[in-house]
Amino acid sequence: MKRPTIADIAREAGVSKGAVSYALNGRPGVSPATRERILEVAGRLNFHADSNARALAGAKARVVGLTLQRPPSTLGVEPFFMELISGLELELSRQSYALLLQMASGRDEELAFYRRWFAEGRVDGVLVCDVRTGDPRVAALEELGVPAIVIGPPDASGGLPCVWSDDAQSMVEAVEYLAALGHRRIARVGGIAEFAHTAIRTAAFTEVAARLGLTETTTIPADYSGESGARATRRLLSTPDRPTAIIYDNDIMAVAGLTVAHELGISVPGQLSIIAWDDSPVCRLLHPPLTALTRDIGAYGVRAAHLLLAAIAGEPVASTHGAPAHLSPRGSTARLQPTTA
Amino acid sequence: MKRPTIADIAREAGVSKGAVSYALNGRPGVSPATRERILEVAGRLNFHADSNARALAGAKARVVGLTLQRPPSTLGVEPFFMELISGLELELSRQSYALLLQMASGRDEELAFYRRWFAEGRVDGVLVCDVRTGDPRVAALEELGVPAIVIGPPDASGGLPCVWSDDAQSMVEAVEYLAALGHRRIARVGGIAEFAHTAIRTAAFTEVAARLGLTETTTIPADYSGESGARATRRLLSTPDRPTAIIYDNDIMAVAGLTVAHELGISVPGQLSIIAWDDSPVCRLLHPPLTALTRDIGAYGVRAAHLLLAAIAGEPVASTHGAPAHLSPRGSTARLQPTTA
DNA sequence: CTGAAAGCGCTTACAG
DNA sequence: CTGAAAGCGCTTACAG
Repeated sequence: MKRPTIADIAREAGVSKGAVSYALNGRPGVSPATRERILEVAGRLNFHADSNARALAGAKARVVGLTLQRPPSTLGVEPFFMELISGLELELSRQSYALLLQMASGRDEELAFYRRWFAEGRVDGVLVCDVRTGDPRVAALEELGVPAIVIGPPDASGGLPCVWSDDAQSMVEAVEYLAALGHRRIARVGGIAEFAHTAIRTAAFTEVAARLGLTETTTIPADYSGESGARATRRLLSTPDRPTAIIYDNDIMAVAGLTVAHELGISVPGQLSIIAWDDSPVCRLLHPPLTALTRDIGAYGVRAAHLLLAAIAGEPVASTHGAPAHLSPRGSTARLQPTTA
Repeated sequence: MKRPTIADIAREAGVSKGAVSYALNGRPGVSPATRERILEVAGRLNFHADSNARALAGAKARVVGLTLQRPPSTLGVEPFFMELISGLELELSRQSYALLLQMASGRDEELAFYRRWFAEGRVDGVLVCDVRTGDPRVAALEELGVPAIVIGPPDASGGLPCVWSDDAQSMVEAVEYLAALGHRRIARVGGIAEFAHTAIRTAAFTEVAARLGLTETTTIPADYSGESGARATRRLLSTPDRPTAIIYDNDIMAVAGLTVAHELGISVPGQLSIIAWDDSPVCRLLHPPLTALTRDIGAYGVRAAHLLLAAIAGEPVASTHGAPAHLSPRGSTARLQPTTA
């Protein structure tokens, strides 16, 4: 009842171990008849090649690694990572790859895991999330010369291929939409300022606002948590010339913002319009449902996995852009009421 | 610049490869002085033992596996799994174990992954979530005789050790609390009926209601999605003798329920009290904030990982109970107003 | 306490 | 097209 090995199959099929290996891996070197016999025996014995032996003998480990910052608060809330992982695995499974997932408490620890994984021969490649400009992980992975894909904007990806979409374009769409509804005082509650995509959104926000002649725009930095979103919203809504529209860099801060508005007796969307960046089921469940910037995060995952597997296979790999987040207008945004302006 | 091997260390330290292995693994067989010299060299060369070679030679792979149902909708929303994984890894990392995560589309596929992982020597043990009564995965893992821990109630764990808490006790606490507030018509929107813990909650709900003389209790089965929660809530609130309190089996359905109540002009908590089972940041952000049954999910993870590693080490392992979910009263529950009763 | 050797289960040149 | 053999980097009895 021990696990069958290629030696068992070779004996059973009356061939050498080498022939079994060639047959199982779809390589030339065995006649069609022999190959079929070998595959039949392997199937009958329910054979699965030992992954460790395979990797040790020079084949791939068939594992890729992903590290995430351990949730101070928001990781569990935002659907981003679960959707991303779901997409990643869709593609990885297709090629019999597995995903090693590791929570880390900081970038240094993430980097240490990456180094160790490669040193131990555990992974064939890795994915990098939440990149910052000048991210040390990018530089280190480039230097190691290992297969790695960045899930983030090209600006911070150095020489590594990346998968991302044009956040600037989505930001422009959101601001122009609000402006078309008559809003002139538009504020933004941003994500963690060090993340490269946050900087891109901030720049785009400032730029489009200037182009549209909106002078009273503010971005308040926050950290994706509900508390930070609530605090920023209170600050914004307590100013004399308070904004009539706020764009939030994630859904949880937008939910918090909606509640703060209720708390202050400011009606949404009557006196305040709200947009959440990254849609989630919760956005649709609230009253009013939140207008959101929606994107197919799972598709990023599929694409990132695809690129990584190509890189591991030694194929040339180029960064790709996914479809940008698009506006899903719902009840939380409306034409500015002249009386309250 | 190749990765250093124990042969390199042996040469550098002037000892045999065997001695290096013993020294690195903290085994007897080398003198303290030799051991120290070996460790010094290993550290200097930044040595990390090849994981595949180690596993192939009979040591542990130092990997455990976890499969989750691919998110039809709710996986990304509920913080449960991210918190669980976070807890798991806290303990796994302490012992230099890694986590293999795999999304599956059903129990059959989950089971196939488990089988393959063991056949390929990829994992030393696995964790099982979302168990049903008579779950085939439990029976299969028992038959395989591999280290496995169930994260779920003992009723469905068969001979496998499990980590869970007393859901019945928490249900009793919630219902008694509502009864103490004067509620007599209490309803419940349940989770997926096939899950073992759902059955336990349903039984406890029925039992405590009977004990308290509450005759008009209903449980409507749902699937954790916001849509199903909204639908169930509409049904409940459209009956002539509508409930004055509803307990939801997850937070997302509770959010949906709150919105439906608003939509129907039923005030919360004035005319309807709401309790969510499993707390989340969103619960605290709503208006009113949701009363919830709170538990330390990360602690489950730590405990489950601890048990699994013990089982892998060949130690005897017994199921353990974590602290039950406790009531966190917030704004969504209140004394029943006599006028609206 | 230490060294030399076998073996884990594969893959891959290398001869036939 | 096929077989016999070396080797991947460890661990672990087994002699000294």
